[in-house]
Amino acid sequence: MKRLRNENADLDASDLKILRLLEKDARTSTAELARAVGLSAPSVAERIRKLQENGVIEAYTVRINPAALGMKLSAWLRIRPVPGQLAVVTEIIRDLPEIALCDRVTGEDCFIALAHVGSVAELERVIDRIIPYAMTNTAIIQSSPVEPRSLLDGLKG
Amino acid sequence: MKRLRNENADLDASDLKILRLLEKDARTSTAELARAVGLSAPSVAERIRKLQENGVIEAYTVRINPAALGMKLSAWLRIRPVPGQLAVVTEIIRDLPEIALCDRVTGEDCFIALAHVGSVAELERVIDRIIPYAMTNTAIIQSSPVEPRSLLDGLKG
DNA sequence: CATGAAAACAGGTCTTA
DNA sequence: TAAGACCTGTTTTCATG
Repeated sequence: MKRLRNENADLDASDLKILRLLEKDARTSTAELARAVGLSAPSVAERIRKLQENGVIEAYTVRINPAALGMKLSAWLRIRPVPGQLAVVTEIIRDLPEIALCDRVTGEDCFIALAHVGSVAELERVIDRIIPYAMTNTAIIQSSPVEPRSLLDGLKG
Repeated sequence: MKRLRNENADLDASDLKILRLLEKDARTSTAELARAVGLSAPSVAERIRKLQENGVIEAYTVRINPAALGMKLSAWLRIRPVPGQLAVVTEIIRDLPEIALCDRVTGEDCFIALAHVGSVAELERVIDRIIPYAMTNTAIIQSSPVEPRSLLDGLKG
């Protein structure tokens, strides 16, 4: 049987199937997962426990529609702190709840951040907090040709 | 009572609490949610059903650690198709399972995409698929000053 | 496999439009 | 009076030792 082996994880076809099912609906019961993969419920529970322990499964979360919460505008910000202000910018970003995600990256831009806001005015307030200490470049999201997609899609089995 | 009102949703404090708890652990049982918010289990189940129906809750998913699956390298790609090749580039991106996420954006770059790969060689293969039809700019993720954060953090109540 | 917990379902009450 | 939110039982299903 095909196995995916790393220092942390050692996944077989059943593990992958469980992960795929949980990705589609994290609230699927152990019993139902068991039926789908053809194992006993305790066996599936044990596999899930191990996937968590190994750090393969980091968390179970709910995907919330930003627009339904009034966040009708989303934007990617590229942020390039002026010399000496990197720590300050990091702190400001951490303090802005509108920033849903921020990665430190290589290249001329130091950070890439995702902001969800209710209006252009709100977006301006976010940028105004950062701009004293960094150059920013804002790209408003128009659509998503690729909806958040599974890491598992690239794996066979 | 404070309410968050939109065309789709009309959330009260209990709904927000339920969403926050599900965000922390989407597998929390209805019974436990009920205890936490001080309602009966059927009542909480009904609220959750409505949140799904209203599109506030889009999905329950599991967060998988890319590194645990051998994807040790993640990168942001900015992609700017050469004139006339936008449709082709869109198709290529859709066909690349390494691309976990891709947004169409305003500005000089047309797309922003997130890729998870196992190695630099694999990253090169991804870029090589795109580069005949677009200018790309690749920024490798070094760290994440802001871990994926709740949309609800900005809301009071 | 057995037991305690939880989910699903079915009325029933109270409030509000 | 009708709709909606919530509650209390009961039955079935599930989690887990």
